Amino acid sequence: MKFNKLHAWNVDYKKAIQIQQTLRDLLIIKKSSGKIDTIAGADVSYDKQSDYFFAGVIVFTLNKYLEQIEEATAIGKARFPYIPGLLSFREAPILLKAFRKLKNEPDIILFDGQGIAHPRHLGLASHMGLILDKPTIGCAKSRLVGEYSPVENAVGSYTKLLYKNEVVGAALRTKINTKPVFISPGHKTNLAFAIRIVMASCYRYRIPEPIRQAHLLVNKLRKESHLQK
DNA sequence: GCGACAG
DNA sequence: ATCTTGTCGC
Repeated sequence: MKFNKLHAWNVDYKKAIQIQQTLRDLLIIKKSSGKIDTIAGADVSYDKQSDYFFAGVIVFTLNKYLEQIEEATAIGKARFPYIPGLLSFREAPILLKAFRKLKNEPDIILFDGQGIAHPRHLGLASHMGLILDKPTIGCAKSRLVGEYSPVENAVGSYTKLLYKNEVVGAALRTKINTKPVFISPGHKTNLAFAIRIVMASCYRYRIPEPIRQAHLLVNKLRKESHLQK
């Protein structure tokens, strides 16, 4: 699929933050009217030795069950360090390399990270949503910013994630007796719809299936390509 | 200055 | 994120 080059990636810490502050005004946190027939999950795996990392995207139909219709991967080198709040400057380039190979454009995409639950409202999911111009959802395994109350131990229960007097996401229980996941709208969706989509793509695991499958895919890719070097 | 801090 | 086997619990 094609996408917009909104800015350069070879930037420093200060410029990266400037870019985030500019892009946040372009976000649309409303449910888009388009139909949601397909959903995608994306993830990145790292090689501890080298600076190589591996990205993957998998597209599924969104019905009673998920049916995989396409997958794409990419391998590259990390060119930006991991800095909390600047994750997209590290992972977006390699993720885009994988998205670029996709023939089927998913109607909504799940990312392993935050959406607007971010210091400048521009987590990985929001940043990717703007570039791809698609509805996106952030689904993180831990919190970056915001406060929340304990979540009832029942599937589907959630409490709001508040940051600077604003609801930026939710701590959502996708599985009993496991820690909640942190959901936040990325782009072209609101929190309520984001939660609905995540619950609809979650089965017997804590992590929604599209992301879980993408995670398995990139880990397999890393281990296989590691044997050849 | 101290503590927090997606992957 | 990554390094890693068994093991406790639903």
